[in-house]
Amino acid sequence: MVKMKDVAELAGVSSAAVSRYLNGGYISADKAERIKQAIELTGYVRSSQARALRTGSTKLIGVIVPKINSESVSRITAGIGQVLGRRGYQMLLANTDNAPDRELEYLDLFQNHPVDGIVLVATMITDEHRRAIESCRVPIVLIGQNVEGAACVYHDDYEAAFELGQALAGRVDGKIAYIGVTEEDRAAGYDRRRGFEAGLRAAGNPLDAALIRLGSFTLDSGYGAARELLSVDPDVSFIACATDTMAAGALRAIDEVRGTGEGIHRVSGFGDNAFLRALTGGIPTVHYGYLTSGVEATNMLLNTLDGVEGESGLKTLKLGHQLMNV
Amino acid sequence: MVKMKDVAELAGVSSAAVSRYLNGGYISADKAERIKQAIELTGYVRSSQARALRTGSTKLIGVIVPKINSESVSRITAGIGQVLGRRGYQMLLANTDNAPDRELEYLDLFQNHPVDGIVLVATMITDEHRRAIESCRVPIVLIGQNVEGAACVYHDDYEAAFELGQALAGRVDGKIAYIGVTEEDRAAGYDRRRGFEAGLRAAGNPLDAALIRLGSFTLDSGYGAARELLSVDPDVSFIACATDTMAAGALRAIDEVRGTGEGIHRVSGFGDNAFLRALTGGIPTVHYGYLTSGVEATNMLLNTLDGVEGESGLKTLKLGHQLMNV
DNA sequence: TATCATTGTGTAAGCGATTTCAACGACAGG
DNA sequence: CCTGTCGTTGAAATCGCTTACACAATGATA
Repeated sequence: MVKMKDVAELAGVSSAAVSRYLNGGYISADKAERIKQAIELTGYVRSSQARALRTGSTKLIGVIVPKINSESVSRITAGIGQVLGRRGYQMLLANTDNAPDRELEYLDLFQNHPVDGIVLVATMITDEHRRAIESCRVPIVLIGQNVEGAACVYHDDYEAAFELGQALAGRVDGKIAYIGVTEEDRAAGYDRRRGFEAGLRAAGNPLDAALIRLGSFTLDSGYGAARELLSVDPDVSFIACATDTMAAGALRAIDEVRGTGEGIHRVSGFGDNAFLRALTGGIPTVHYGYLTSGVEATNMLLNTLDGVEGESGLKTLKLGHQLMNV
Repeated sequence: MVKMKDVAELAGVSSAAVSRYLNGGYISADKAERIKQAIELTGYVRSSQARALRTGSTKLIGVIVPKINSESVSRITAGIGQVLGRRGYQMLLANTDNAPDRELEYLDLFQNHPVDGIVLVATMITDEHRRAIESCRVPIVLIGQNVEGAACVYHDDYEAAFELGQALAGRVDGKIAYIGVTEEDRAAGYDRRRGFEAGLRAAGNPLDAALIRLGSFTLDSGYGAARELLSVDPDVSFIACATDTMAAGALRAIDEVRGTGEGIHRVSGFGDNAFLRALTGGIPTVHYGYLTSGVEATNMLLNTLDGVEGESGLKTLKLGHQLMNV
C-alpha cells in the first residue's frame, strides 16, 4: 500500500506538503504539479482510517430503518443515498426489523462508533428514544415523525387522513371499517386514525368504533384483520387501512369473501404503492414524496456537518401530500 | 472522550493490559475485574478508528446493490444485514441505481477505502467487472450471477425457467409471448429467456420469436411492452415475463385491453412478489430464497474473513427454487 | 539445585494521516 | 541596513489503539 510518505519522497517534498496539496493549504505551483504527478504515478489514495483517527470525521452517515423491504423505506433510502453519494459521504445502514429496542442499540453503536451524523427513519418514539436523541453526540435527523426538540422531516398524516376521510365519506354506501397500526407509531398509528375519523365525522359519516382493528404493517396482518371484520359485520363495504400494504391484504380478503366483481373502490391506504396502483387500477390512497423526504433530511444533516453558509442548520420540515384516486 | 489510557490509570494497570482484556489476551483475574469496573465506571468505548488504523480491519462490509427499492434486493439486503449484525460487522450500502459503471466506481471506492469485504448483488458482468473483481484486494462474493472464477451465490435461472416453460406449455391455449430484460444480465436476461424457450420447445409448443420484447425491470416497461404485444398480435393470450414487477405491468395492460374477466392465468413472472400474490391470487412464478442468498453469501464472506475453521472459504453455491401456481 | 515452560505485565514502536510551529527567502517600507 | 509581512516549507507531535519484545514470577521437571 503506497502511503503519503512515498508520494512525498517521489515528489521530493515533505509529507506535510502532500497533505496540504490534498486539503488545499499553502503550496507553490511547481510542487503542486510534482505532487500531482507523483500521485498519479503511484496510484496513491489516502487512508480514510488514518484520516479519521486524526480528524475525528469519518464521512459516514448512519441510517437506521425499521425494515428494509418496504416500498416507502426503500424510496426514502434511495433519496438519502443520492445525496450522500453526491456530497462525498457513505451510508452505514442499520435495519432494526421493526424492533424499537434495536433502534436504541444502533443509536448507541453509531454514536460511539464511526459516524458523523444519523438519519433515523422513525416509527415509535418512546421516552427512551427521546433521551437517546437528546444526548446524541452527533447531529441527527428524524424522518416520518414530528418530535418536539428534534430535527424532523415528516408528512402531515393527520391532515392527509382527514382529507381522505372527508373525501371518502360521501362516496361509500354501507359501513366503513378501519385497520390501523399501533398508536405508539404516532404518525402512522395515531395521527392517521384520528385524522381519518375526524374527516369522516366532518362529512357526517362517523366511524363505528367497533369496526376498528389493528394490523402490524404487513400484508398478512391486513388480510387477517379484514377477514375478521367481514365475518363480524357483513354490512362492511369499505375498509380503510393505515398502509397500502395492509390494504392489499384487505383486498385479498374481500375478494375471497365477496368475489372480485363488486365495485372497484373497496379499500383505501396510504403510500401510493406502485403494485397496488397497477393491479387494482388505483385505490384511494395518499401519495407522499418519500424520496424527497430522504433527500431533504440528508441535505439538512450534511449542511450542518459541512457548515454550509446561509443554511440555518437542523430544523423541522413538513412536506406536502397528495390524495390519489378519490 | 475517555480513552484507553484513562481506563488503565483508573484500574492501575498499563493500557496494554486493558487492550489485552478487551481482546482476550493474557490477563490475571483480579486485574480483569478492576479493568471491567473501570470501564463501566467511565463508560469507555474503544475508538474503532484507532483500532482500524492499527489493525487494518474496519469490521465494515461494502454491499453494492443495483436498486434498493425492489422486493428481491431488499430481501437479499435483509439477509445480509441479519448475518452482519449477528457477527459484529456493519453494512456500508452503495446503491448504483442500475448503472453498471457506478458499480465499478464503488468497487474501487470500497477497495481503497474502509471495507473488509464486499458483497455485490450483480446484474451485468462485463469484462471490466471481471477485471475489477479479479484485482480486488478484499474478498468479494457475488449474488445473483454465476461468474467463472469468482465466489457466487446464485439461483439456476435456466433450469427454473425451463421448468416454468414446460409446465405452462400445455396449460395455455393461444399464443405465448415473452417480455425479457437485457441479455447483458446473464441470469435474468439470457438464462431465463433461453430456459423458458427450451422448456416450451421441449413440451412441443415453441415460442414465436416475433413475440419477444425487452423491458427494463420496471413495472412501466412491462406495461408498455405488453401493450405493444397485444396490439401487434391479438391472438396473444399469455405473457411470460422475466420479473414479477414487469408481469404486474403486463397484467395491467391486459386488463385495459381485454378487461378483467378472462381467466386468471394470463401472465407469469419470476420472484414471487407478495403484492402480486395477494392481489391476483397468484400468477405462475418462481420462488427464490432471496433472504437465504443474502445469508449464505455473507456467512461465506465472514467465514473467510474471520478464518473460521472447517469452512472451505469462498466457493460457489447454487440455491434451489420452487415453481409457484402452476 | 539448575533449567525451562508457562503465565502475566509494562514499555515502546508503530499504523498513516493532519496540523502546529518555527523558520526561511524575498521583498517592501522606513 | 533593519524590520515586518507574506507565502512556503519541513520537522515533529499528535490521534487512540494493538502488539512485539523483554522481563518477572511461578511452578514443574530433570
